[in-house]
Amino acid sequence: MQKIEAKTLHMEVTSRLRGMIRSGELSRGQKIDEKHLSELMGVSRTPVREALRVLHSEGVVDLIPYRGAYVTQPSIEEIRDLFDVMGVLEGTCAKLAALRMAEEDLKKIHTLHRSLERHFLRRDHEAYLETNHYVHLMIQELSGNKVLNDVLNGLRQKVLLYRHRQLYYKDRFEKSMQEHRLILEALQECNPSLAEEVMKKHLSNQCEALVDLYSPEQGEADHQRAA
Amino acid sequence: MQKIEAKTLHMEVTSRLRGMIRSGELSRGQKIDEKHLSELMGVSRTPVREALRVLHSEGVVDLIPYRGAYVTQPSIEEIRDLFDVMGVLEGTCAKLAALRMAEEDLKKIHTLHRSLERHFLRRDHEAYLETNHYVHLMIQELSGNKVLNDVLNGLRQKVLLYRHRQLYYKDRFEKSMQEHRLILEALQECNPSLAEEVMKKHLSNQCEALVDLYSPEQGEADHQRAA
DNA sequence: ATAAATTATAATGTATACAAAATAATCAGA
DNA sequence: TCTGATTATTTTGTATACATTATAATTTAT
Repeated sequence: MQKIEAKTLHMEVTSRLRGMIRSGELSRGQKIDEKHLSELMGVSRTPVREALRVLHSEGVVDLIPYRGAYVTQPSIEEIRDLFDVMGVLEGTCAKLAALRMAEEDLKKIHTLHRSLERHFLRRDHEAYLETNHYVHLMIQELSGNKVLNDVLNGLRQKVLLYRHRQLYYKDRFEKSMQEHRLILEALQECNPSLAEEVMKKHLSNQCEALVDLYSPEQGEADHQRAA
Repeated sequence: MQKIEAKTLHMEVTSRLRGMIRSGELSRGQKIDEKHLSELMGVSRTPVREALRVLHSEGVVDLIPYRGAYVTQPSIEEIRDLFDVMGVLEGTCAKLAALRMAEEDLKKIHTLHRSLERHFLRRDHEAYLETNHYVHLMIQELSGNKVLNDVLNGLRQKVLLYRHRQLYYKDRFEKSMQEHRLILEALQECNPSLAEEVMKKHLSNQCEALVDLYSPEQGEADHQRAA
């Protein structure tokens, strides 16, 4: 899945750092020590620093001059903002996809959707989330807009930091599955405005679940002063 | 305007590089020589390289491992894609602004708009473009969504590379002014869907003008192979 | 003379060394 | 003991040195 082939060291480091943040090995708000990390990965500080710059511009890492790098810890408001934007953009993707989709594209979506239903039946959260990811990526690609793709992938980096336990929250798993059925329907019917609407709703529901989960565990680390 | 206070050298270099690209001192597709640039700016290669990484993740610079950095030269399709996304997002900004705007916000918009009309009357392209920029920034801010702001600012970096002669094209100057009048009206009426619509149209018209201007001067440099 | 291959040069990527700033630790005074 | 200031240490930022890759220049063979 995240097998971005690394041509240079700093790309490799970037990739591994993403993994560490996503897995929780580096938790939100935590300081990232350059020396420690470079020793851990067996490289010098140079590629580590370059990787941190990359993650910074993706919004995954905060950089404060002469004070270090910290894993971004968005506020609830920022998460809401993030999902609002993603809702608009993924909604646009769905709309465009419904407009442009060919027969064979629909087939592929169908295949992925069946896989999603299978994982849902088995209550396999991990597999469901991965396939869910693929579905969204495919709809993105079907939009045929490269910039849209890039922007969304960037924003998703941040969302993925909080992926963990969404589906365990209340009946989010069932709801998510149901929403995906609606998305598939809209695409099948080639109904752009409906596709946009249900996709947007899917994102906002996901956001609410995440926010509810996120709220309790706020006061962990609070080191970030004026940027 | 672009007075981003530079706390570290690489931020200063980033800022200056942006200026060089925007002014045309570094043209589209041109290779950026690290050594040359570092000597020009009187710094070592380190901050230059960091700046290039930052601009890369903004999409302003292409980086090819072991081959160097090049000023991005988007294809017509990419420009179209870019404006489509910006249209969606700036449209959303306008919609949200129309919803949330207070009396004093409207006053500020009015002030800017009057300034815009003044520059238009005098046919002062530079001043018009600058004020135009401020108007869009203000509407963005009024959306109240920080992520939306950040994403748009990032995308605009790329657009600004091509700002130059838009207004000289056909009757683009008149059209632009007229579109801004419509935007102002929609905001005054607190009509979110109309505001979204006219803003979107404003962006797509701008895109067409830019694309028409861009087309002739394609075959300048074509060095970029598979990334 | 042209084309392929080899060598030489220059550029990028990485590691190390040094400088500047922030954090930690020590010490003096109350 | 606690507070404040000063010093020491650690960490980040920058510069330089070295390694690796790509580009060029040269050589050699046809």
